[in-house]
Amino acid sequence: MKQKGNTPTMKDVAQEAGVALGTVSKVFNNLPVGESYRRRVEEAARRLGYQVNSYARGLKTNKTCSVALILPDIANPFFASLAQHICQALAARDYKLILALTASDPGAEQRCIQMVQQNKVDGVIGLTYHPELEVDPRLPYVSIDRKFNPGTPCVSSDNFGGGQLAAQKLLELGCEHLLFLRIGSPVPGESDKRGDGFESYCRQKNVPYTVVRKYDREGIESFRSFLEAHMENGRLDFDGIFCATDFLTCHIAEMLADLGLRIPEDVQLIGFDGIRAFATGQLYCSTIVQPVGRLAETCVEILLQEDRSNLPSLICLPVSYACGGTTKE
Amino acid sequence: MKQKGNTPTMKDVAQEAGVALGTVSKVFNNLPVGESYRRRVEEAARRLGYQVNSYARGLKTNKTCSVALILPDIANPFFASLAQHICQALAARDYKLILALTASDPGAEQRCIQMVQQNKVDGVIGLTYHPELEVDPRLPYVSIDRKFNPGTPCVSSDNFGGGQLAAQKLLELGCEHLLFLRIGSPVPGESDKRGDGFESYCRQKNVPYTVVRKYDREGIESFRSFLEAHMENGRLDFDGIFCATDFLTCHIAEMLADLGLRIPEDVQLIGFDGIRAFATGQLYCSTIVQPVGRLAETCVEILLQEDRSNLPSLICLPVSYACGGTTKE
DNA sequence: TTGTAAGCGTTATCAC
DNA sequence: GTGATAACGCTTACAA
Repeated sequence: MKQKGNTPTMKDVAQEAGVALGTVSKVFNNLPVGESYRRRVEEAARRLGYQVNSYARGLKTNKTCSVALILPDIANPFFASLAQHICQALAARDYKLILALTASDPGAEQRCIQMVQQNKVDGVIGLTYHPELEVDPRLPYVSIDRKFNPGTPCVSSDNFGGGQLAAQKLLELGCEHLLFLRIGSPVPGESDKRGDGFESYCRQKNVPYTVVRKYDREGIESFRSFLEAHMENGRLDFDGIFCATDFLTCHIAEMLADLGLRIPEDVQLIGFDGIRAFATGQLYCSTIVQPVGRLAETCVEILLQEDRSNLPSLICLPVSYACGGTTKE
Repeated sequence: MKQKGNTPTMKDVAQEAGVALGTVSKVFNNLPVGESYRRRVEEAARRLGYQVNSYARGLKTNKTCSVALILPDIANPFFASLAQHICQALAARDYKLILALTASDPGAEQRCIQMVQQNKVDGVIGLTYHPELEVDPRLPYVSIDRKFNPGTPCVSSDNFGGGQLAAQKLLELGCEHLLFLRIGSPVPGESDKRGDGFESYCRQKNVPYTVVRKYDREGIESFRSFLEAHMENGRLDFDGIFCATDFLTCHIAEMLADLGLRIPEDVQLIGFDGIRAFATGQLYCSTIVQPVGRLAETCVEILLQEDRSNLPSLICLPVSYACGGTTKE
């Protein structure tokens, strides 16, 4: 649009083709038009290199065929994968993706919201942490992993079920002293239910368990002292650990190795997410796998649903267990 | 924009504030306006929840403050990192990012170009493989890793220098029988120079070397038979291998391990890119590191440069060597 | 300084 | 079917 020369407009095409402006518009909107006219218009457009101006169109139609995706970052392979799938799901529907990264900063998140509102996107998919994000209620919004209010649908994995599954697997694999570890944002979100599910299963089975929840600002290294405090005669008080993310699992595994423990012989670990190493395609650890593709597809589908009068307030997608070497199977 | 209720417009704000339309516009463009008026307008806007309509503004000003990024995918951490940095560089300049993924498919690439042209972005950053992509010459374009023509600037790492550096390092580390491996697109690109630099250095130093170049469709596994054919008495004919990407390096390393070779004791490997594992932040292999941040910053800077009359046709950014365990140092 | 009015490129509503 | 014409929401001379 910042082009020196004058970009050809519909008017130019009309003139070139020797037809009226309205006719050109109809051609580009696939409305009924005489075949000979259509051909003439199309040729004229080709000659001039004409492209519809979606800004003018959007102004008129109140539809931009664009969706914004608000994500903390894209270096995290789970987010990257999510973005990739969402981008594809949108492309399949002829929608474009505006990507906004926030680094989980509430200020940046609010600025993103404002940006997308000015940009008149048709909808927003957001994975945010700002506790009281102000978003125009008229703007279709789908939240990932966090419930705002019943009005805005939230899509997430079955975190609770995943937590249960992790506990179940650890027990099946012979663990007797279970531990749950979590570090994350102080803002409540759906993923908190991973621990809840874990606890619920343990209680139901009458199995003792320990839970440690930390906040990001405490730093992942702060788990080290906890683990050290629970070593006795070269053995750890726990033989099965469920970590709330694969990322955490990797770091815990490293700490355990530093303490001279073998994985999975001495301690078994289960993570959450199902991230795979790029080069090899392998899991970093045994884990509860989130269905990224379905998450993405679901977000897009709900967001672009015509009838927005009766939307679900929470959608939980099923997770699955996969062995990635940090458990005995 | 697809909102049920009527979004407030400047006219509404003007009415609410009891001023003229033009005054409201001036307020939102930071043009001189009486302080009392400004305040009244701002308050009215807040009350109504008014947001500038960037589509209407763009239509008028021929500027959309948006840039499109065309990438094969974002699952590759190198591309993800690039996208992340570009997104940040744009955000810092108050530009929005439209992300388009192509899976390296020429058809998809051409469709993306058309999409962004219709969307009147202010510029495009593209990493594409379509040999003869048709892009409006009036549209500011920066190509990554591939030269189109002198008119469209290309930003890339110093691939040639990186190839030289790899050869130099391998020799310094005591290798005597050098091998270069590459698999990629048949479309020529800047990254082809990695092998050129490698060869150049070897010739200059009068060191014998072997080169194997394959195309993606042959599959990475096709290197296995080559390696097997070069085994003799449990030893490989080569003791130093430069692979054109970290990805390839990982796979080659696995094949070598399968052949019973120790890395780096028996064979030393150097890759290219500098990808880091997400969980641990560690390199997958010894490698020539691309300066992703600078690549991104440079692309954005050149793209948004006001004076486009005298643009460089190729910019090479310096790379560096980093040990990641597949070399002796 | 503030208000008025033309026009950006498109779509949509009409008469023809 | 086709062709003039009025919006869409905003910026920007220009007039007051």
